Amino acid sequence: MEKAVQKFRQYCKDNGMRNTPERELIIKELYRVDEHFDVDRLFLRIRNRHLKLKLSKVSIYRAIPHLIKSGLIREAFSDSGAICYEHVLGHDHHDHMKCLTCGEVIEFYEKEIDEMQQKLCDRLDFEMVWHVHVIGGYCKKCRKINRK
Amino acid sequence: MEKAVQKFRQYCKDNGMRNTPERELIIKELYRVDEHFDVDRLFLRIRNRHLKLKLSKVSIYRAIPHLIKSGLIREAFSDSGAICYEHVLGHDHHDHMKCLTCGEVIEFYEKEIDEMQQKLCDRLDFEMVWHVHVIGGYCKKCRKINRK
DNA sequence: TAGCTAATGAAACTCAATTACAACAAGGTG
DNA sequence: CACCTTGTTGTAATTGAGTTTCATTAGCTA
Repeated sequence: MEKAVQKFRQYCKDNGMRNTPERELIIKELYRVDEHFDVDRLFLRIRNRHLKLKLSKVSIYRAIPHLIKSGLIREAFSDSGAICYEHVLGHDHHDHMKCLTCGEVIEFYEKEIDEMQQKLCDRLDFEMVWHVHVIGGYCKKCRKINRK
Repeated sequence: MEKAVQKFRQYCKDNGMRNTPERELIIKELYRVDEHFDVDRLFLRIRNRHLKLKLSKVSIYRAIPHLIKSGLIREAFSDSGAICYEHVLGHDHHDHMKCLTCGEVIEFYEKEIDEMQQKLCDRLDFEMVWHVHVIGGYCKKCRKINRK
């Protein structure tokens, strides 16, 4: 978590930005819990834990692009209209499966898929910056329940 | 195109739905041009080609879920907030690359990636219903321009 | 062709996200 | 340390995709 704050401070310096308590609060709360989040969920979490402080949702919206550019978070998937993000720092790259019944999100990493993807890009002379790979379907548990 | 209309008529019968001129107009205009579209773009296309007719945008929004369920279209990717769809009928499955500079959308199909994806699902006992695989980056042309 | 009920268009609404703007404060400079 | 520039903040208004409501219209089937 401290690492994340450090990294963002550096990012601020490098880009002529100011390091404000609001942004540090966002990053700290962000990196305190390691799970997917959207702006609204993060906002409520901060609200509930820091009742004395006031932090507007707009500041979170404004911070997000910087958090992405500084390599702290990335878009993971979107969930009923809202964009969900996840940590990057201290996390190996992975993609997502999403159960259409229970909503569970399963992270997966297939080295070979990633390698093929890269080869494909090389072949087409396409410089990959990011990729989204989401598989929707029914998870183990829900399939079992359905079979009964 | 006629095939698409036929298929939708069957879908209506099977589901106790009515076949209306509005829905047929949507499908015909939809299948007249083979490119990605969002609701707004499709609406304008219909507006411009059929000046005498009036068709509300709401009807398109209402038709979309049925068009997906009947196997005529599917979600392809989202573009600055709006969801883009594409034909399914008469199209082999493929995924997308998107150039961050010029916005071009490149379709790709890698049999081996798809197979691995399926194997992965089998291994995890996950029943895949759909998947989204979008690669963002810089296309051949834009890379060349940038290098100059 | 009568009548049940699904589908339509207009308008109001929802909700994530963005923008405008006035007040504030970070952090470099003298 | 006080000053000043200018990036940042919160409030409130706004945008824009998508949904819902409701009165009216029109498919379909008996």
